[in-house]
Amino acid sequence: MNGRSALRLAKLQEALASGGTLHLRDAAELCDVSEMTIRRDLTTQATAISLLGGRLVMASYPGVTPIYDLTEQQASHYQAKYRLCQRALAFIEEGDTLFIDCGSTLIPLLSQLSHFQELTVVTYALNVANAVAVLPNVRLVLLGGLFYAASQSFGSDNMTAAIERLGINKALISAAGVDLERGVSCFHFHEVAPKQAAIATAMQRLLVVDASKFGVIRPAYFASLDDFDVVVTDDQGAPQLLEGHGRSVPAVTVA
Amino acid sequence: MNGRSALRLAKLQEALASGGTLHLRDAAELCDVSEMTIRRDLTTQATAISLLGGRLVMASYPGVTPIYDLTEQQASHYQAKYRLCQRALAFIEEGDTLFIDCGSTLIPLLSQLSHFQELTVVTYALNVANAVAVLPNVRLVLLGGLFYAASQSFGSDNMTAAIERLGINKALISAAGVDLERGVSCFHFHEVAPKQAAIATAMQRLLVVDASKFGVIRPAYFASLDDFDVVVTDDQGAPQLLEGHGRSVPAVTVA
DNA sequence: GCGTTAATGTTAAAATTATAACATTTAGTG
DNA sequence: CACTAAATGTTATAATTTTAACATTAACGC
Repeated sequence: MNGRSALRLAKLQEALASGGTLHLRDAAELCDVSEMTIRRDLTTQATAISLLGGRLVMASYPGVTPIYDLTEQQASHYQAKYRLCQRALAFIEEGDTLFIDCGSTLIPLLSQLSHFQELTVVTYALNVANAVAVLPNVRLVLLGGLFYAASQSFGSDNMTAAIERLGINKALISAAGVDLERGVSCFHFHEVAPKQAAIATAMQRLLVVDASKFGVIRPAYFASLDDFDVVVTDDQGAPQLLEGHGRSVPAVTVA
Repeated sequence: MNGRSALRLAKLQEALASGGTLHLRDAAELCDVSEMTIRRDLTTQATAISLLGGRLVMASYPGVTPIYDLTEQQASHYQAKYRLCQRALAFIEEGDTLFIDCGSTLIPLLSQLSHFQELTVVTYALNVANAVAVLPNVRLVLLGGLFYAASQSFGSDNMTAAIERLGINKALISAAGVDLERGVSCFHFHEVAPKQAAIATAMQRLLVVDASKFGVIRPAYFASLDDFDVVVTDDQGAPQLLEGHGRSVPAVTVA
């Protein structure tokens, strides 16, 4: 229909491509037209931009499309994850310097950290860093390097040295697989170095894994089960599984 | 009852974790409380969830950052910034390794980088990293350290060494103040080391500043004007201002 | 230039969302 | 069990966003 309309949308798309939202009135000002015209552009033309409560957002980004299917099954699933993190939270004390591993397991924990007066979080994961960056009372140390999109985390050759220089109190480690014989493993090899360094440095080592990870082996082995002081899990069978195998065994906390 | 509030937020966060938005009334129904309680949860507790036009979204997702959103306030200046970045873009070539400075000036540039086949971006800023992390064709190297919320960037004592190890091609530097006599300055002292290291290492040095920065002096001096090869600005008076002062002067590109 | 039509602007009304005040319920305590 | 305080609910009101209708402007063919 209209070339100018498409031109405006392209302009707006450029503005939104770097992330963020644009208020309708700002979009109108940016294109030097009325808000109504922008509205019409969005409804008339096929576009990746959508309007969400008066703000323009990129519809292609995850986190913007509405959720319709909210099953009760999902509802119970978060209870479990929340309880897992809640249980892990019990080990955290005022003034701690925590190593927080990558992945999604420990994310629910991070918002809880705002209740402390003073904490330091050390991580090599971008999603963890973003969650911690908004907490005013938590000092954030991000271990940088080359970004790996698959795990939203960074890897570098001096990761080990960087971690060893820090006075890490407690290491909260996640895993993709836990097996009594074959040990603890994850998907990506670049995660091995930071995990191992954190385990080596930390005074207390906590493995935080949900029940689905037990009996699973993943490509990158990084630790034996008895490298940990505590295993936090929601697997009811874990205590029996781990004891009486003629080796030293971490304490098991079941959420 | 702080615990239950946190439990609800964890529940909602889990629902949103896979991406998507949740309408306030659905969130209320899901948690079996009133909409008002959900609203209060979100305002009272520190959370990664934010409310956008009656819908809950994960604030940590790059496409949905309404609070510290760069476009929200500065939308009026966006056009100028966009043109500035468009001009800076002309200096970028296929295969470059770019140093991207912190601040909001260079953010509009980043989405444009998706048009290249292969690029590497080196940065010490969290907002830059987030914008680059979503680009599939751009390699991201984040220089970590202690997080400074004011500039959304990291600082560390071996920043200089880390930058010098990298083969940085072009350094795109932003500034808060540019003065012919007193040089180029920024607000935060921890930015000085990475900026200077990038300037020292890079083969080409570009200063990208809008007109409002000229004649301004900020607390942290980090470079002289003639440390730069190119100045990209929208200040029409800049070329006259910079020439004929008996010193070597960078090329000036006015957007 | 004139008339026609698409594009855009303006305005008012409707719908939705946000805020605030106050009522009610719930949990904890002596 | 009564008392208190926190948490939640309810309702009214304010602010904002959406929709619709009509007015105005710009574009284009004849």
